[in-house]
Amino acid sequence: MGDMALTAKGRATRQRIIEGAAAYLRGDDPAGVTLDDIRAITGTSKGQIFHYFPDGKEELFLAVARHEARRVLEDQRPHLGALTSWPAWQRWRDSVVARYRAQGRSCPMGALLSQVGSTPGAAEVVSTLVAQWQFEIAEGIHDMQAAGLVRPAVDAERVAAAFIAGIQGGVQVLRTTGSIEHLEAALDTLIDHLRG
Amino acid sequence: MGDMALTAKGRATRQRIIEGAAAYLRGDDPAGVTLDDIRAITGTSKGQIFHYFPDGKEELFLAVARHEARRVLEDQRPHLGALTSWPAWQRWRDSVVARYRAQGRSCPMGALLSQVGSTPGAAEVVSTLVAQWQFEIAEGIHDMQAAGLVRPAVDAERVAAAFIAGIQGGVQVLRTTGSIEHLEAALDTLIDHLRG
DNA sequence: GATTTTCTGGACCGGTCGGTCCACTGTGGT
DNA sequence: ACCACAGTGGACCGACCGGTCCAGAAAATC
Repeated sequence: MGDMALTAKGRATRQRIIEGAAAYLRGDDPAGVTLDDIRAITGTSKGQIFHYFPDGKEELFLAVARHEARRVLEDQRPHLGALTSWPAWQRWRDSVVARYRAQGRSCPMGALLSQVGSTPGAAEVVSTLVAQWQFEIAEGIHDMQAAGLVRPAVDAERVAAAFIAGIQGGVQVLRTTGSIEHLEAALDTLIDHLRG
Repeated sequence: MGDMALTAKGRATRQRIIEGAAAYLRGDDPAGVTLDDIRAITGTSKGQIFHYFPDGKEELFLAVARHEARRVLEDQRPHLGALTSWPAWQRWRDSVVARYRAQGRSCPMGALLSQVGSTPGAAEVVSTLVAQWQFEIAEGIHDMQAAGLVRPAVDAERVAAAFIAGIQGGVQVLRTTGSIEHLEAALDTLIDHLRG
């Protein structure tokens, strides 16, 4: 895949497919998304799809998943990078809640995962995203501990992992029941825990 | 569905289909489970499946989901019903971890949900399960507060919601990456939080 | 400007899978 | 004994969908 010869036009088309697919996945019930949908949305043809993603659906969806994973992180980078005070944590919390409230029931990552299933590629994408996200949260906790705002006894990595789990689960409940209160409860409770 | 006339034999067959499907869903990649798989596993025929579940796949899967939801709760009822001491909480935590560790990457509920998708029926099943589960945890927290073991300032419902989110998310991470540490971290951190 | 390579379009194929249909076999009531 | 209706088996269908193939347009390379 990486050794494919692409002209500027080719790169543009490839990108158009990925972003179009991502946007579509974001807004629609992902369970039944077909290559033909994506073809229609992105104004391309079957030939192009298989030209740029020779391994077909799985390769395309993995590319989209990677794209979305990067989006998730970059979306919160400004907040994630500066978790050095309680108001900063609150702002981060609000941005997460706002993001998923706006996104409604559709979760791009969850979408992709249910499609790609349990292929090794999917596991790798998720692992990378989770690890990165967790790392940044743990960094924030360490910063707070360095500033004397959080007890040193707190295991930063463990609490960061709990954050990840809480967010994932909160989003999942949001997706299937439409209620965002679990996401809020998870974030608030864990921040409370940091406050001690 | 409820007004169908069923003889003893009929009820037995219907149950065999549900339980066989549930067992199969529990052990296999649920993404690609077909009616024909279920037919083969349960030793039945297409005719029977549509005889007992006239609305086809969706009705059958919803029945299985309800069956699994009940199983999840009953599985933990002994622990959930008696969260009145710290050792009891620990035992509950261990049972949850053990259950999902044994189950490995396969999550019956998650399985069903990804199949049934976002139909109203699915939302109802999940809502019911979540509400019930959360209620029992909240009861436990209330008991602890009554016994003076947990600060009265703790919002039992909110923390219970956080538990639900943490468990769901932990299981999801387990499913996609194979690591159980997020589930453990979520449970441990929240119990820690209760301890204050 | 010739040629080689990439890009694009879309007809087509083959397998899969949910769902239908109908003939046949119990089974329980009278 | 009969009959109505539940239960069972499996052939069959039609839609859908991922994937193939090839022919022609457009660029790049020389």
